[in-house]
Amino acid sequence: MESGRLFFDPTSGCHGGNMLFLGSGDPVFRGSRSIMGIEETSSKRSRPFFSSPDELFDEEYYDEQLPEKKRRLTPEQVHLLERSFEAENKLEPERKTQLAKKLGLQPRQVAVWFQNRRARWKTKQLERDYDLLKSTYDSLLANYDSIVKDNEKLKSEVVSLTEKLQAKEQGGATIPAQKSETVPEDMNDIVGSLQFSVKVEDRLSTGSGGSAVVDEEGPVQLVDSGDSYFQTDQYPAGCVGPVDGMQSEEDDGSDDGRSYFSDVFAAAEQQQQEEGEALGWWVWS
DNA sequence: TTGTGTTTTATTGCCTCC
DNA sequence: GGAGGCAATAAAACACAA
Repeated sequence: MESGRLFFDPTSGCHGGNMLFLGSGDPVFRGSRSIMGIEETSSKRSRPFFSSPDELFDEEYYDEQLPEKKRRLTPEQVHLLERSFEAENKLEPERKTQLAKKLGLQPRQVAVWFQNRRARWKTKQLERDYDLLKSTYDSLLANYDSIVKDNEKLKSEVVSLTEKLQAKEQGGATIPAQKSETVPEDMNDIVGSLQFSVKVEDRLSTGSGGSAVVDEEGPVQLVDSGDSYFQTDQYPAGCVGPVDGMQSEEDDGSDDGRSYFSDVFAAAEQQQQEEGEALGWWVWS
């Protein structure tokens, strides 16, 4: 059986990969696909896996009696492969052949390198996505806590003022009618607070029409100023913003740079909003 | 030096696509 | 059905602390 991938460490008795060996030492592959395509291995049986062109004639590596050992690619080989990967992380057959020739490697080795490189890139990408999700979550949680606190504060203010109002109305006989229509001393604070609350709701709700806090026709006119309560600079850079184009030292542009979770972030944002509405955590009426 | 953890290279089996 | 991709995994090579 054609192998070219056989390596055996006499010191440990270990064979590379998951090969099964017959008594003769010939590897038998369990899969239907041979490890290295015939066209990729022909006449390469005794060659080590990793050879720079210079090493091709190094007896140390080509002694037929020596067992083949797994060897690392040279920095130059890795550099060229990295550059190629940056250009395009998928490998067409023609490019594979060209690279292999250029590097003095088996085409299969080039393919394997790309395969592993894509796996490494994906792992890094997942790590980045996790960090991004976590920072998004932390930021939203902080905002949520802040809003809950404000909500509680406003509720207690309303209770307090309602009590004051009731007390005044009960003793209203002594108060001139003209006077009763004036705004209570601390009403401006209430207005300010209510405006704040409405802004929050306008920003978060999905079209309740600025409902909620106070009847539009009530004594206090609450107008959405158009300001967003959630300033974008409240989020970490790139946190809620577009994920596209996010790159790092590992993200070499070989892919489109998109996060695997770009739509997940959008969905999470939407879900959070819906959950907020369902729970009514920003509506205190 | 040696034990241990990490990285890199390679294999296998399964899946999808044409 | 073959080719190629990917996940899981093995094992060599490497890094590094004790």
